[in-house]
Amino acid sequence: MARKPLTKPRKAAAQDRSRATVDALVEATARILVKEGFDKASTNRIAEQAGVSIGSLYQYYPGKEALVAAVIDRHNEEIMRLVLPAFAEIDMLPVEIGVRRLVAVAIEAHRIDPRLHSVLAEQIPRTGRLADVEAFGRQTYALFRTYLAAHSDELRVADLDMAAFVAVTTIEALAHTAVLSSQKMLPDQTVRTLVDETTRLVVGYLT
Amino acid sequence: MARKPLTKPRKAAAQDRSRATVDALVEATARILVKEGFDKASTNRIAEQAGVSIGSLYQYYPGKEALVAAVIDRHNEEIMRLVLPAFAEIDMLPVEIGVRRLVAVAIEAHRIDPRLHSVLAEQIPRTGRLADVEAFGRQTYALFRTYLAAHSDELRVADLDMAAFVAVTTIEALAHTAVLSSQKMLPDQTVRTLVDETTRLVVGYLT
DNA sequence: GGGGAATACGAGCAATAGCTCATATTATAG
DNA sequence: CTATAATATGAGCTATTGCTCGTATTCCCC
Repeated sequence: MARKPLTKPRKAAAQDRSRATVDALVEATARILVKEGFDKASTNRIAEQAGVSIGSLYQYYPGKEALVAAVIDRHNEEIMRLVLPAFAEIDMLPVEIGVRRLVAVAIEAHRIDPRLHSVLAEQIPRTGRLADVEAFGRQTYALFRTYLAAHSDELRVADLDMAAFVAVTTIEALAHTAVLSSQKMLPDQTVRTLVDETTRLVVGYLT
Repeated sequence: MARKPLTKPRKAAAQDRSRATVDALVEATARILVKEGFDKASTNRIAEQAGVSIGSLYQYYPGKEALVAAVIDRHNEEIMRLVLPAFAEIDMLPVEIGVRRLVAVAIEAHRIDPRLHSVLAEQIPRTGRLADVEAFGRQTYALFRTYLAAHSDELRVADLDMAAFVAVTTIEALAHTAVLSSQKMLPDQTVRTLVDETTRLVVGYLT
């Protein structure tokens, strides 16, 4: 039988010293994931890179999957620190403006750490954290659906759920592909065009 | 120094017997990838599952990455057997009809073997086959761009490259997400709606 | 049917993985 | 200052991984 990979931390850090250890571990995991990929990220390697003994690693995390899950959580929080304010901000604004803002935010979010984002996207299915990440996706989806419902007078769509699915998936995919397919920083000009086009695509569909 | 993962087969099979061996290996790799994921797919396991000795495996493939690459190739060929005829077919048809057909094909392609498609999409970056798969993507992109160019009188877009990027990315993402996010078979009704909506989205943007 | 080429086999080795546990160090409360 | 809890250490065990190589089998052609 396949043992299920545990993804919860073993115990919480209580003192400052241990909190630093935990931070170092998560940080090291992220660094290795980006620079060497999931395969090379062994617990021994992570501990070494973090400057922490392997024993300490296992005091806080039951294994590699849990570390990766921690990295995912951290990254998701960073993204949400961009996304949530954006939704609050556009609340009362018309769809044309609101969508434009969300498109811009989606691109920003992908630019936080494109390499990490990419690796995490690959690794999510195997962390057992699929449920969490789906919940994360659903949250964005729900927020957007709420926004649409509040502006339904501007819309020309029959099914709000379908519309939200189409719009969210499209925005996310365009941002993701554009940012990741260009290794180097996207020039501002291209980003502006991309925002324009994506906005036109989605707004044209919605209204 | 990290050894680069070789992805080319070691030697071609000459007799029927060996061709069967190679087939069994690729098939077993696909099965294990789907059922257990990349991590559990060790060369020993693949050989065992294929009913082939580990020695034979290494006679044809230098390692696991090469097997995965072979699976990717096989899968891509299957997809192209759907996509190429579709492009030929829509050649002279108006954008509204052509896009609809392509959207339908994209969904069909994802329904060939959703689980496999999903796993492969995850594993591509680490197979060293990124270039090949990007070429594959570029081919679709190029075909679509050509189609657009031939129908530019119907279009309202400034930049054909940008338009092709936006359209192809969107269609692929919607098909991918819709098929994969629903574990079970999509009901025909939903597929029809999805095709309608995606077509409206993209055609509205293009024309 | 004899002989060389192609194919198949699998024991087994070196490297590395994940992980434990007995021990040492540091912090904190009384 | 001392006792106890919290934290940190790393040698080292077991299982697995990737892979080789000497040997056995099968095929094919003359």
